Amino acid sequence: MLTDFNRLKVFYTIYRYKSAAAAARELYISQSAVSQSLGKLERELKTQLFVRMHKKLVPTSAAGRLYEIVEPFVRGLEGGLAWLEAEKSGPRGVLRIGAPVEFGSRNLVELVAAFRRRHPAVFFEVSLGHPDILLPRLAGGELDLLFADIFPGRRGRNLPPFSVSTVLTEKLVLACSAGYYSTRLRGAVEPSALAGCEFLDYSHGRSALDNWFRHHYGRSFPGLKVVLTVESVQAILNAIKGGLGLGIVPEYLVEKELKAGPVRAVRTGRPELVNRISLVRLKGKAASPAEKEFLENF
Amino acid sequence: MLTDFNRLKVFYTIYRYKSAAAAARELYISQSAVSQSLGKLERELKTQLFVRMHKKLVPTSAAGRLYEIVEPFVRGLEGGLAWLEAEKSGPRGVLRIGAPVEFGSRNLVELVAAFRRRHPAVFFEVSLGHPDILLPRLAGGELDLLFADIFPGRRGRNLPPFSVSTVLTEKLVLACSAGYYSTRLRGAVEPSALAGCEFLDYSHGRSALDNWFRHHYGRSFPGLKVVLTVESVQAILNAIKGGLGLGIVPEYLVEKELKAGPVRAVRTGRPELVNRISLVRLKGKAASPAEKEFLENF
DNA sequence: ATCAGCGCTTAAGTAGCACTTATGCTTACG
DNA sequence: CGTAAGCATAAGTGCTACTTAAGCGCTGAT
Repeated sequence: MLTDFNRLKVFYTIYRYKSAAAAARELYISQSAVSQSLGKLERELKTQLFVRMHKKLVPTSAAGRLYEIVEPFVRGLEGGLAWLEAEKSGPRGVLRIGAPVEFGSRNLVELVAAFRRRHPAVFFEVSLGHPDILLPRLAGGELDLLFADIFPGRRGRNLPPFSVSTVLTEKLVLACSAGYYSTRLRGAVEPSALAGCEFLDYSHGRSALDNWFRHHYGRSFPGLKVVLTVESVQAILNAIKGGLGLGIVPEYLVEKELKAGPVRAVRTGRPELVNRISLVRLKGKAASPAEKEFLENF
Repeated sequence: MLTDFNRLKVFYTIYRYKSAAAAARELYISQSAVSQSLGKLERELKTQLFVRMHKKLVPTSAAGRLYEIVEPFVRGLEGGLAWLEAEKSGPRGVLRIGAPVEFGSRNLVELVAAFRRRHPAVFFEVSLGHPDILLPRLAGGELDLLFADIFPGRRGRNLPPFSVSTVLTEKLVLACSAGYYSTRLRGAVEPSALAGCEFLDYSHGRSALDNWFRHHYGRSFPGLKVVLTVESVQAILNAIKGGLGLGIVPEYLVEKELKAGPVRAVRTGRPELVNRISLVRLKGKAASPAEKEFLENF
């Protein structure tokens, strides 16, 4: 690669003016410095870039070729710097956000819509997926913000580079259809009765079912009959309504059905298991105005 | 504009490796220098470019944007330098040549065809036109070579930045159709007889007719009846054959017609006026291998 | 739990090189 | 023919980018 990029800046200016003296004035350096810089560049490239004529430097074809490389760069650079400047002046630019599929599809798009109504100059790139996939992308700088359903300090202090704050909690209930509830459970919610039932679970990562049992009964129940695993709350919900078995869903999603009757939840008397949606950020990363504005609306 | 382009080179390397230490090894400087350079760039832009994490520098979105500007530049630069290198290794690249319309259409294309048969890697950009138009373009660096029908040293030593060498001479004759010759001239070639005739001349620049008269009779004949001016030898030739009057054409173009009879030339006994096609180059401009090769074939 | 290892930062000193000043040359212009 | 403007070169200097060195934080191995 070229040893000194600054010579290209001098070259660029000379080319624009076809004159070393004019370039010197533009760059606030002496004419001699410009001349020396050009000479060094030519020696370095072993290529003549300008023909010295009286009061004028006439570019060779090589200079023309080089200019066609440098020129768009300088223009792009100036545009980019102006953009950076603008981004600091107020909420604009792109916000790259990661979120779990369900949260992203339901809550996040509403937040985005509301936010964009107030700040139309802010654009969003939302990536939906499992935290196990999205967290490395946050760590790699591909995301600015990440919503994830990890407990704050879930794995102790093993994620010191991240700053985590809870933004939303939702109750998780073990639910089934009314028909399933009356024919298979008949009101019996002891572990022994539940253990014989059909279950629906999520495919990725730690089992939601397992969490539920350990929360309510203090221990795992291995060997449950999991008749369906699918990484979609909506799918689990439909399966529940279809009477396939028992599955974990956020309570607010089945509030109406619980009241009206078609869906029943298993109640143990203990407080419900809660899922915390946390907002994760790279610790040490300065927040842009757009980011700040977005964060303050929580 | 940015004060120091070299910092961008360092930034580029850091971004590629997501590491200052790796960049330092790549650039053959100390890791501390890399860190300082990055720090200065960030302070200069007043924008955080990397989040410092353990053994890793994680780029911010601003860094990503900057990289997208710098990366194509570096790639383009490397490609361009390789191209420059290749051009010096042998005949390849583009040759930008200017020529008068007639010479360019007839002789030059043949030369180009023959040359390209031996050096297919050489491309040509031929500009046809009057020297008054093409000479400034040569002086401005837009042309590498210029064929022009100026006499070497035509305006004294008033064009020192150009190197001129004659490559071709052609006799210019004052000709007309056989019919015109017999009815209007009847063999009388004294100036007085000629002065009453109809003439055809070229539109641009110095009159070819005037040159002819001054060459053969030592003085100008103002007030000639010029019934047609057109900047095309072919057009003048057709006008001559059509009996419109007397016009100047290169002798070799009408050789057959002169022998066979349909066209007659006015002979004064003096040697014919000659037109020199010269090859003009910018003095002080180094010739590329392609250019050298082209020039040596004369 | 402790320590060795690696990477980034900061501070201070140095050395290299880019820049300035000065001079001479060339050409255009009045 | 003299003046003015532009470029090249030489020599000296000052800036600054770089090196060296020390310190800190984090990780992974013992």
